[in-house]
Amino acid sequence: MISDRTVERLSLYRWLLEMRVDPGTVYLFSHQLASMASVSPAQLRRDLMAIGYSGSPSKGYLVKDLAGSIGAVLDGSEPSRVALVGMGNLGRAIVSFVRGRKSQLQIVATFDKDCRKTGRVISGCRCYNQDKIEEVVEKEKIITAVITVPCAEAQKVADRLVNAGVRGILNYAPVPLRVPEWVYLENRDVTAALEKVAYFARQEEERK
Amino acid sequence: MISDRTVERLSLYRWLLEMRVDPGTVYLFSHQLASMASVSPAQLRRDLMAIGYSGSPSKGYLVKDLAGSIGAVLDGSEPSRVALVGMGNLGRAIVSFVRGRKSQLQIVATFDKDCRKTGRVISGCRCYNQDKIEEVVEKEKIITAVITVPCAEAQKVADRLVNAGVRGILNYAPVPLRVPEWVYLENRDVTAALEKVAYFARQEEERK
DNA sequence: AGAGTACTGTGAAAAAAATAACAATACAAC
DNA sequence: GTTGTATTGTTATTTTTTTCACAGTACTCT
Ligand SMILES: NC(=O)c1ccc[n+]([C@@H]2O[C@H](COP(=O)([O-])OP(=O)(O)OC[C@H]3O[C@@H](n4cnc5c(N)ncnc54)[C@H](O)[C@@H]3O)[C@@H](O)[C@H]2O)c1
Ligand SMILES: NC(=O)c1ccc[n+]([C@@H]2O[C@H](COP(=O)([O-])OP(=O)(O)OC[C@H]3O[C@@H](n4cnc5c(N)ncnc54)[C@H](O)[C@@H]3O)[C@@H](O)[C@H]2O)c1
Repeated sequence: MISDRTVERLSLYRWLLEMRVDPGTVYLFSHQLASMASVSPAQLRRDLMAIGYSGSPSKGYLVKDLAGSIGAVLDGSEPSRVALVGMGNLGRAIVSFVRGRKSQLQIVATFDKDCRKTGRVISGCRCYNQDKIEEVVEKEKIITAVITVPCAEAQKVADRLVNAGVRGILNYAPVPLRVPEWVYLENRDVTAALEKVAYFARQEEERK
Repeated sequence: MISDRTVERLSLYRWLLEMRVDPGTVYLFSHQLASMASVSPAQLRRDLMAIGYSGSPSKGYLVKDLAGSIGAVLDGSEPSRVALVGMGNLGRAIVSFVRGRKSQLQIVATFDKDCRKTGRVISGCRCYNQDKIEEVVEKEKIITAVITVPCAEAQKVADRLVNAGVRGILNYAPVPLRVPEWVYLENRDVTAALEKVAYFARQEEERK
């Protein structure tokens, strides 16, 4: 089993390989890619070890090949099908962002409870009424979801998603959700992140 | 020096204490707060040790007092003044969210390069033209910033912010920024987060 | 072809983080 | 008062993550 941290870095490596490496560059050394990703060369090599990828001691890593190998691990056999619940400001921003990005991820369904949003296609994606969550998630075999509803609704939505078969949730509501241990949960609380950054900024300022 | 992880959890504890604890509750045991935060009681106690807070062995922690003590560490003496650059979909969502939230954080200035946005007050916050970054950041003594501009602009914006005196950056552009080691940087790449969640969701699905 | 070079892959070591364990303590019940 | 109980603060242990270090290797240069 590959660790949390490693998976996140692998995703970054792939993006760098696909988007930030000059197309003419065929090979890359660990220290070059590591430097782009702001990690140590040893860290990079160990991460690649986790996916069983080997480069050449004299040439380094074959750019396209490595990107492909990371993809094989991260994406599995077919593209991941994702649902997003809560088409407010944040939800719409995420949907349009993910769609515009070269990626194996597909947001195949979105949900809202506001009738002005449902039934329409927003940011290129069908928006269903939230009472269709179970039906659509099951039919579309969705196992990954993003939650961008207000705080008060988040737990209810999470419960329904889990019940419908979702196994991974990316939660943007600033409330720590409760899910069964067999559901992978990632919380992205802006407040906590900002407070953390503000705290360390102050530390740096004082240390001057 | 308090660790990264601990600071983030402290922020969560405070929020729970202020928003999720019944106002009538005066004392709380470590296992109760730990359970709300989905961490182990030992973890919670260790985190509180980091800020030198002590409870009573028989009564637990004094809710208001603990929240205040965490605040004293996280917020310092006065509220943190924050700038946000890039008033697009995401930027506006974050500004309105942070303003609506009880918090010591103040977004005191926003910037954009689009003239339709600058000069106006958006989501309750003055939006300046981006060429005013240095001037405003210095004058307002801002040391914390959020970046929500497109990928291609992020590094340029970061450089200017750092130059103007910023010491902590929360970056939402999906590109790993380069900053001096004395600037605290937190990257919040949606793609990496989603790919990670999708990966572990698949693992759980297969493990069934 | 042989020496030299600069890299990789990985075991070993170190550092960091989380968990467990437990003595010390404050209260409750009797 | 004494006994019992449940919790804290903190030390010790375990686990996880990162870094170090170096043998092994494929290439270059002479
Ligand atoms: N804007 C940010 O960057 C940001 C940051 C952190 C957290 N958040 C959180 O993300 C969430 C959304 O933020 P926003 O700014 O987009 O708010 P928003 O009010 O614009 O959007 C919320 C959307 O969810 C829909 N909704 C409400 N209940 C629902 C339900 N039960 N099922 C389906 N849809 C439902 C609403 O109709 C609305 O469209 C909030 O919890 C907010 O705290 C936002
Ligand atoms: N929407 C999301 O949740 C999400 C997720 C991940 C990443 N992002 C990233 O966040 C960024 C913003 O996303 P968005 O959806 O809000 O895009 P957007 O295009 O709506 O907003 C970008 C804003 O930045 C402004 N801008 C551009 N260059 C600037 C400069 N040099 N100085 C100041 N302002 C400038 C633009 O005028 C625009 O208002 C992008 O990098 C995107 O990839 C967004």
